[in-house]
Amino acid sequence: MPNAFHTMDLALPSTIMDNYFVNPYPNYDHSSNLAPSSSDFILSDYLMLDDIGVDNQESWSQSTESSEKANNNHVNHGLNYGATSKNNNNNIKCRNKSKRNKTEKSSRIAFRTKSELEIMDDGFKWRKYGKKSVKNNPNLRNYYKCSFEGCSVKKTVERDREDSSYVITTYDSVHNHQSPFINCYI
DNA sequence: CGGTTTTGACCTGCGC
DNA sequence: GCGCAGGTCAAAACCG
Repeated sequence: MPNAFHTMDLALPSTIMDNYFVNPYPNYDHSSNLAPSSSDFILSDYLMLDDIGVDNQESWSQSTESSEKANNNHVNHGLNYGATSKNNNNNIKCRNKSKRNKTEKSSRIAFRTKSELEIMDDGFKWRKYGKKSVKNNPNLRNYYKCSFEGCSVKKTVERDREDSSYVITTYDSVHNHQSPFINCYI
Protein backbone atom coordinates (compact mmCIF):
# COMPACT_ATOMS: atom_id res chain seq x y z
CA MET A 1 0.00 0.00 0.00
CA PRO A 2 1.38 3.40 -0.92
CA ASN A 3 1.96 5.89 1.82
CA ALA A 4 -0.74 8.48 1.33
CA PHE A 5 0.54 10.73 4.09
CA HIS A 6 4.09 11.05 3.01
CA THR A 7 3.75 13.96 0.63
CA MET A 8 1.95 16.19 3.10
CA ASP A 9 4.46 15.25 5.71
CA LEU A 10 7.07 16.91 3.59
CA ALA A 11 4.89 19.81 2.59
CA LEU A 12 4.19 20.87 6.16
CA PRO A 13 6.75 21.77 8.81
CA SER A 14 7.81 18.81 10.88
CA THR A 15 6.68 20.57 14.05
CA ILE A 16 3.15 20.42 12.72
CA MET A 17 3.34 17.03 11.16
CA ASP A 18 4.66 15.51 14.36
CA ASN A 19 1.25 16.08 15.84
CA TYR A 20 -1.17 16.46 12.96
CA PHE A 21 -1.39 14.05 10.09
CA VAL A 22 -3.15 15.79 7.28
CA ASN A 23 -4.17 13.57 4.47
CA PRO A 24 -3.28 15.15 1.14
CA TYR A 25 -5.41 12.61 -0.66
CA PRO A 26 -8.93 12.91 0.76
CA ASN A 27 -10.39 11.34 -2.35
CA TYR A 28 -8.01 8.41 -2.32
CA ASP A 29 -9.13 4.91 -1.44
CA HIS A 30 -6.53 3.80 1.10
CA SER A 31 -7.67 0.24 0.88
CA SER A 32 -6.57 0.01 -2.73
CA ASN A 33 -3.11 -1.07 -3.77
CA LEU A 34 -2.81 1.67 -6.33
CA ALA A 35 -0.86 4.85 -5.91
CA PRO A 36 -3.00 7.98 -5.55
CA SER A 37 -3.65 9.81 -8.80
CA SER A 38 -3.77 13.54 -9.41
CA SER A 39 -7.52 13.46 -8.94
CA ASP A 40 -7.06 12.14 -5.44
CA PHE A 41 -4.76 14.94 -4.45
CA ILE A 42 -6.28 18.02 -2.87
CA LEU A 43 -5.45 21.36 -4.38
CA SER A 44 -3.14 22.45 -1.68
CA ASP A 45 -0.54 24.83 -0.59
CA TYR A 46 -0.56 25.68 3.02
CA LEU A 47 0.02 28.57 5.24
CA MET A 48 0.88 29.13 8.83
CA LEU A 49 -0.53 32.01 10.82
CA ASP A 50 -0.22 32.98 14.46
CA ASP A 51 -2.73 34.24 17.01
CA ILE A 52 -5.62 34.53 14.64
CA GLY A 53 -9.16 33.46 15.20
CA VAL A 54 -10.69 31.03 12.75
CA ASP A 55 -13.64 33.35 12.37
CA ASN A 56 -11.44 35.96 10.78
CA GLN A 57 -11.49 34.84 7.18
CA GLU A 58 -9.38 37.77 6.00
CA SER A 59 -6.50 36.45 8.03
CA TRP A 60 -5.79 33.56 5.71
CA SER A 61 -2.66 34.29 3.73
CA GLN A 62 -0.14 32.37 1.75
CA SER A 63 3.46 31.32 2.13
CA THR A 64 5.32 30.87 -1.12
CA GLU A 65 8.39 29.70 0.72
CA SER A 66 6.42 26.77 2.00
CA SER A 67 5.24 25.94 -1.49
CA GLU A 68 8.72 25.99 -2.85
CA LYS A 69 9.93 23.89 0.01
CA ALA A 70 7.19 21.42 -0.67
CA ASN A 71 8.08 21.32 -4.33
CA ASN A 72 11.73 20.80 -3.62
CA ASN A 73 10.97 18.08 -1.17
CA HIS A 74 8.80 16.29 -3.67
CA VAL A 75 11.60 16.39 -6.17
CA ASN A 76 14.37 15.55 -3.77
CA HIS A 77 12.57 12.62 -2.26
CA GLY A 78 10.92 11.39 -5.41
CA LEU A 79 7.51 11.47 -3.79
CA ASN A 80 5.15 12.47 -6.51
CA TYR A 81 1.95 10.58 -5.98
CA GLY A 82 -0.05 12.86 -8.21
CA ALA A 83 1.37 15.93 -6.60
CA THR A 84 3.84 17.09 -9.19
CA SER A 85 1.52 19.18 -11.32
CA LYS A 86 -0.53 20.58 -8.47
CA ASN A 87 2.02 21.90 -6.06
CA ASN A 88 1.79 25.51 -7.09
CA ASN A 89 -1.93 25.55 -6.55
CA ASN A 90 -2.04 23.81 -3.25
CA ASN A 91 -4.58 25.18 -0.87
CA ILE A 92 -4.16 23.89 2.65
CA LYS A 93 -3.82 26.73 5.07
CA CYS A 94 -3.18 26.46 8.74
CA ARG A 95 -3.01 28.71 11.73
CA ASN A 96 -2.83 28.76 15.46
CA LYS A 97 -5.89 29.82 17.36
CA SER A 98 -5.67 31.45 20.74
CA LYS A 99 -9.10 32.94 21.05
CA ARG A 100 -10.02 32.18 24.62
CA ASN A 101 -7.00 33.41 26.50
CA LYS A 102 -4.21 35.38 24.94
CA THR A 103 -1.82 34.46 27.72
CA GLU A 104 -2.65 30.79 27.58
CA LYS A 105 -0.31 28.64 25.58
CA SER A 106 -2.43 27.32 22.78
CA SER A 107 -1.79 24.25 20.74
CA ARG A 108 -4.67 24.95 18.44
CA ILE A 109 -4.10 24.91 14.77
CA ALA A 110 -6.47 25.11 11.84
CA PHE A 111 -6.14 23.84 8.30
CA ARG A 112 -8.10 25.18 5.40
CA THR A 113 -8.37 22.55 2.75
CA LYS A 114 -9.99 22.56 -0.64
CA SER A 115 -11.94 19.35 -0.68
CA GLU A 116 -15.31 17.99 -1.65
CA LEU A 117 -15.16 15.72 1.36
CA GLU A 118 -15.77 17.12 4.81
CA ILE A 119 -14.33 14.11 6.55
CA MET A 120 -10.72 13.64 5.58
CA ASP A 121 -8.73 10.71 6.81
CA ASP A 122 -5.84 12.21 8.77
CA GLY A 123 -4.59 8.94 10.16
CA PHE A 124 -6.23 9.18 13.56
CA LYS A 125 -9.45 7.65 14.75
CA TRP A 126 -12.09 10.21 15.71
CA ARG A 127 -15.42 9.99 17.49
CA LYS A 128 -18.01 12.61 16.73
CA TYR A 129 -19.52 14.16 19.83
CA GLY A 130 -21.39 17.17 18.62
CA LYS A 131 -22.71 19.18 15.73
CA LYS A 132 -23.61 22.82 15.89
CA SER A 133 -24.70 25.63 13.64
CA VAL A 134 -22.50 28.69 14.06
CA LYS A 135 -23.27 32.34 13.56
CA ASN A 136 -22.77 33.79 10.07
CA ASN A 137 -22.14 30.36 8.63
CA PRO A 138 -24.91 28.36 6.98
CA ASN A 139 -22.78 25.25 7.33
CA LEU A 140 -22.75 23.12 10.45
CA ARG A 141 -19.67 22.68 12.59
CA ASN A 142 -18.86 19.12 13.61
CA TYR A 143 -17.00 18.26 16.81
CA TYR A 144 -14.71 15.24 17.11
CA LYS A 145 -12.58 13.70 19.86
CA CYS A 146 -9.66 11.37 19.33
CA SER A 147 -10.80 7.83 20.13
CA PHE A 148 -7.42 6.76 21.46
CA GLU A 149 -7.63 6.02 25.18
CA GLY A 150 -6.24 8.86 27.25
CA CYS A 151 -5.84 11.19 24.28
CA SER A 152 -7.72 14.47 24.72
CA VAL A 153 -7.22 15.90 21.25
CA LYS A 154 -10.31 17.43 19.72
CA LYS A 155 -11.00 18.75 16.30
CA THR A 156 -13.78 20.71 14.66
CA VAL A 157 -14.67 20.46 11.00
CA GLU A 158 -16.71 23.02 9.12
CA ARG A 159 -17.01 24.40 5.64
CA ASP A 160 -15.66 27.85 4.91
CA ARG A 161 -18.57 30.23 5.05
CA GLU A 162 -17.20 32.27 2.15
CA ASP A 163 -16.23 29.39 -0.07
CA SER A 164 -17.91 26.11 0.72
CA SER A 165 -15.43 24.26 -1.46
CA TYR A 166 -12.99 24.67 1.44
CA VAL A 167 -13.09 22.68 4.64
CA ILE A 168 -11.69 24.23 7.82
CA THR A 169 -10.36 21.66 10.26
CA THR A 170 -9.24 22.93 13.66
CA TYR A 171 -7.13 20.70 15.91
CA ASP A 172 -7.09 21.39 19.63
CA SER A 173 -4.23 20.03 21.72
CA VAL A 174 -1.61 17.46 20.79
CA HIS A 175 -1.87 13.69 20.42
CA ASN A 176 -0.07 11.74 23.13
CA HIS A 177 0.31 8.78 20.81
CA GLN A 178 1.32 8.05 17.26
CA SER A 179 -0.95 7.78 14.31
CA PRO A 180 -2.25 4.27 13.67
CA PHE A 181 -0.80 4.76 10.18
CA ILE A 182 2.67 5.46 11.44
CA ASN A 183 3.74 1.90 10.73
CA CYS A 184 3.25 2.19 7.01
CA TYR A 185 4.85 5.55 7.14
CA ILE A 186 8.45 4.71 7.92
C1' DC B 1 -23.27 -6.37 21.07
C1' DG B 2 -20.07 -2.79 21.05
C1' DG B 3 -18.71 1.29 18.90
C1' DT B 4 -20.29 5.40 16.53
C1' DT B 5 -23.53 9.02 15.31
C1' DT B 6 -27.34 11.98 16.25
C1' DT B 7 -29.45 15.57 18.65
C1' DG B 8 -31.60 18.23 22.26
C1' DA B 9 -30.29 19.90 26.64
C1' DC B 10 -27.03 21.84 29.41
C1' DC B 11 -22.80 24.50 30.59
C1' DT B 12 -19.62 28.34 30.09
C1' DG B 13 -17.61 32.62 28.64
C1' DC B 14 -18.29 37.11 27.06
C1' DG B 15 -20.40 41.54 25.96
C1' DC B 16 -23.78 44.75 27.23
C1' DG C 1 -27.97 39.77 35.61
C1' DC C 2 -29.32 38.63 31.00
C1' DG C 3 -28.94 36.96 26.45
C1' DC C 4 -26.22 35.06 22.93
C1' DA C 5 -22.97 31.96 20.88
C1' DG C 6 -19.91 28.26 21.14
C1' DG C 7 -18.69 23.96 23.24
C1' DT C 8 -19.88 19.58 25.66
C1' DC C 9 -22.73 15.92 27.54
C1' DA C 10 -25.40 11.93 27.37
C1' DA C 11 -29.25 9.08 26.08
C1' DA C 12 -31.22 7.08 22.17
C1' DA C 13 -30.72 5.52 17.62
C1' DC C 14 -28.00 3.50 14.27
C1' DC C 15 -24.80 0.27 12.12
C1' DG C 16 -21.56 -3.45 11.09
